[in-house]
Amino acid sequence: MASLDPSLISGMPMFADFDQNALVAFVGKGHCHLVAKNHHVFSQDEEAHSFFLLLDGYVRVEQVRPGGEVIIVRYASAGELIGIAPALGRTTYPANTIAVVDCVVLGWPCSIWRDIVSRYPSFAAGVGQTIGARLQEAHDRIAEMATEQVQQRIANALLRLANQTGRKTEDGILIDFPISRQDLSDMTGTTLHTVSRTLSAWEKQGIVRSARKRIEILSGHRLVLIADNRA
Amino acid sequence: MASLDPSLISGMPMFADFDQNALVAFVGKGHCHLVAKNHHVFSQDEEAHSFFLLLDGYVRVEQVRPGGEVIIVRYASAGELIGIAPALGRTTYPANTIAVVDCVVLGWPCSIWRDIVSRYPSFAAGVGQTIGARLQEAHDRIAEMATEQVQQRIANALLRLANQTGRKTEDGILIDFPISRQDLSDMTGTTLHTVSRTLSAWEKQGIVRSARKRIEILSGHRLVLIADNRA
DNA sequence: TGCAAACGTTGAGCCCGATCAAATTGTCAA
DNA sequence: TTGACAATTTGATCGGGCTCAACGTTTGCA
Repeated sequence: MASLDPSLISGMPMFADFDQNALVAFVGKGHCHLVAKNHHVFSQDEEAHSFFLLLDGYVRVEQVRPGGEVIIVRYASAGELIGIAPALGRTTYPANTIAVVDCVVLGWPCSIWRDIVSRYPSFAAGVGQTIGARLQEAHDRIAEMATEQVQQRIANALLRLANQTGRKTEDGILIDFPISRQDLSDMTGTTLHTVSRTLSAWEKQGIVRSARKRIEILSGHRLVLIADNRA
Repeated sequence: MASLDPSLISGMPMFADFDQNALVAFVGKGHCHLVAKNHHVFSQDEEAHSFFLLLDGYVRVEQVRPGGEVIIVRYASAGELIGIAPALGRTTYPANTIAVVDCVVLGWPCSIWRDIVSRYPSFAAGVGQTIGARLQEAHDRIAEMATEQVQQRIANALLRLANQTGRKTEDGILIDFPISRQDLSDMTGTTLHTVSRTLSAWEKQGIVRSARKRIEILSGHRLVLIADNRA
């Protein structure tokens, strides 16, 4: 792996108070990896030796429950920190993280975490915000599961995906990586059958267009109405 | 309010690397408040001016959703930090926090947060662990709502309450503050009717003993079986 | 090229838990 | 002590979404 260009990360607010030397030094301490589609970046309960920055691609973060069920915690896209176990006071990773397309990640040993956090307030603040957002999102999902119909939950999940990882196309917003009905049902706590039926119905109404492992949102507006239980 | 005894907090791991002077100085910067039962410690969306340590009592942390529904995020008991908005990169509180019994809280202005966190690694680590635990708990609840029956969710909620805030009695574990069926249904995403029926059934089987706003667990063992769907 | 496995669609039936309704009991304030 | 209200219990009914089942389609691998 040739030397990495610090400009890869210099634009991120998290690195605002790294000067040029610090950036070079920090990037120099990292190891760059390619992770092929469907391979793990790291695994649940594994000793957390490194934390990572996703430079390119998309990963799925999932937890396997004691009973064997799988929930999809979230999808992460380029620019996000992943595997930040040390920020949560953990020595093992809490979840599986799997590349859904070929990915590029930059990893650092957890041993340098404490030094980085204490030396660079912008980094510490960025991590705090990241975790705060994840916590809020988790509570949003709890509230959804508690109070909303399956239709609304699926609509919300699609909207979240579109916001986090969507790519604009001619006709609407395309979710830019392969995602199956089973994945959607794991995100919304329902069955793939119901997801399939729901998407079929939406497709007839022109709200989405979907194919195998591919979903495009044609009318975000109507999807928002459904999510708010107004349609 | 007379001067506070630093020994109130010196035993907590979070303050492990505060020396005696630092403890005195830190406690000295705080303001002690009594919060009467059913009064807010702070309110959702309010400007976060302070963070708090709950010295005595129990508080309910709840979020009001845009649609007006209420979810109970958790109950916190003595020794826990609450209102730590700055750790999440927020300037407002994300939730209502309400005393369920008369409480004593110690509050510090958020302006000193950054200094404390950077100066005392044990504090920063403790905060990280706290947030990590909350995130994990949120994901546990998402998984429960996605995969478990109502009975199991209620059993899990009771077990969580017992772990976090239970007090041992002769016959079992008493949940040490007033909690209504409505509260339990807000925690589990069901209706108070179902909670009522379920508790009545359990009472007949000798698993719990309950009265108005009061629940005692007689057989934690059988409750665990129900939570795991083995009974 | 052909096969097997994964993915997606659709239908029928039914159960769990929500909704509507109403009586009862316990608690607090006057 | 008593009235008023909040909390709880219980019954009856209804419907959304899960389960079970079968079939069609695409992908990837040999």
